[in-house]
Amino acid sequence: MKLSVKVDYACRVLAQMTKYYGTDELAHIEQLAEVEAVPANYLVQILSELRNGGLIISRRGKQGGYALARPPEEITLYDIVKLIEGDLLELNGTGEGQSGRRVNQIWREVRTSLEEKCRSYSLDMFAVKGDDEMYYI
Amino acid sequence: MKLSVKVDYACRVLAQMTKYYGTDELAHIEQLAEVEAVPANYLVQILSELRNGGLIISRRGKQGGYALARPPEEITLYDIVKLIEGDLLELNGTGEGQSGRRVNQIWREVRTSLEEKCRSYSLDMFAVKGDDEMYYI
DNA sequence: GTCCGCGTGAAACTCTCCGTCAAAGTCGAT
DNA sequence: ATCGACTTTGACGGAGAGTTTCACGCGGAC
Repeated sequence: MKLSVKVDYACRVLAQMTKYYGTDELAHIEQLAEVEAVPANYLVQILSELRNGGLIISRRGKQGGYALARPPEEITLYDIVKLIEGDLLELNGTGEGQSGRRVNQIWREVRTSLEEKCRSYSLDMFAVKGDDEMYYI
Repeated sequence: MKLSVKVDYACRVLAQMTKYYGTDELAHIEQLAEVEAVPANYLVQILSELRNGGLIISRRGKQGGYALARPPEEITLYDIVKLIEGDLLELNGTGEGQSGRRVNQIWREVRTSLEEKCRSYSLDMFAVKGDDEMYYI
């Protein structure tokens, strides 16, 4: 059960965009792609989803770019994963089989626990102060 | 992020096998497949992995079959998922990008929390007494 | 008008998940 | 001891999702 590269990219880019929050500057795709080592062409799709999901806003034309739609404290890891990956620990079983229902119930409990944990991380925790090349081993 | 059908099958079948623990009887594939609504030919592969992972033991030949290798209390949900799916919330990012390391760190914390939760569920909790057609809506 | 950067859709590639088939092994009966 | 039936064991394809790339249309600023 590995989490997708996509959600990893999204987290990194959003963490980067957090630094722009509060300023008038907008973040550009090329910039974000280079700093966070994300394929630019793929990043376009990701930002599109984040925009449709209401996590960020965009502006077209020359001097266009992206910015967070809300303060970093109000964007949680849960919001990101839910938007990109869909439900966490989604179970496909329709409760078939003699133990199907019980197994589903257990997984629901685990999922609830996981969701709560993810909700406890907000974007402002992603950008630790001075993380730029702090420990470059 | 949906969990695979495979791990769902594995949980259901192991829950079923729990009922055999303590008796001399061995569980047969055909039996398990029918009761838990799992494709028999696929179940073969799953039981093989469970066996190689040391969760169950098998006996070949006529009068062969499967049985739990340990008491149900000593087999946790974590053991099952770890064996079938590999690491939980495995992150592929090598910590690239400016925020890569911090994001990985956060995911590791979430993973630790999830692992702990999974370890708290053991097989004996899967087989609630009289779950056979208890509430058949 | 012209340039720059976002917006959208589709196509190719890779890889894992799901399911199926034939082969090997073991015990009971003859 | 040999045969045969039953069960596990290992190896083999197809489908689908995730990742990446490409090409072109659109909107706003100078």
